[in-house]
Amino acid sequence: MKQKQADFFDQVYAVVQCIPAGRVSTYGAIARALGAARSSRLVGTALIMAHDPRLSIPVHRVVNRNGLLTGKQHYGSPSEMQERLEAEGIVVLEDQVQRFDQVFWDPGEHL
DNA sequence: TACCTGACTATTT
DNA sequence: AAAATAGCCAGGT
Repeated sequence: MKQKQADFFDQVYAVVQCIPAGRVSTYGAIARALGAARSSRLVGTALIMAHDPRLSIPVHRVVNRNGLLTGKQHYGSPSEMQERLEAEGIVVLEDQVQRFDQVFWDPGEHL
């Protein structure tokens, strides 16, 4: 184990876990909240590694800036992400979060 | 070690 | 207005 200073991923996990149920956030918003506005892709990569159930990270609450469930293919089932979102009261139609403005949660505001 | 790929976003055509 | 291209950063091979 290398002693590394606060992995970018760990920071992403912390923010994602702060997303309240029934709300969603975006890769860019999270990246910006961490001070890495241009690392939006890394946020997505981090979520892939966040699949570990021991971390209990609600990765399904993270979508792209259009409210599109771009990462649904990375779940066990392509529909799992939508199912989980709908279970929290989020309306999803055709892989797209409805009323996105209302459910969007900006980590920067919560800081 | 180097190259390729990718759960993005913003810019330009 | 929609579609294509470029920039970005780090992981995986």
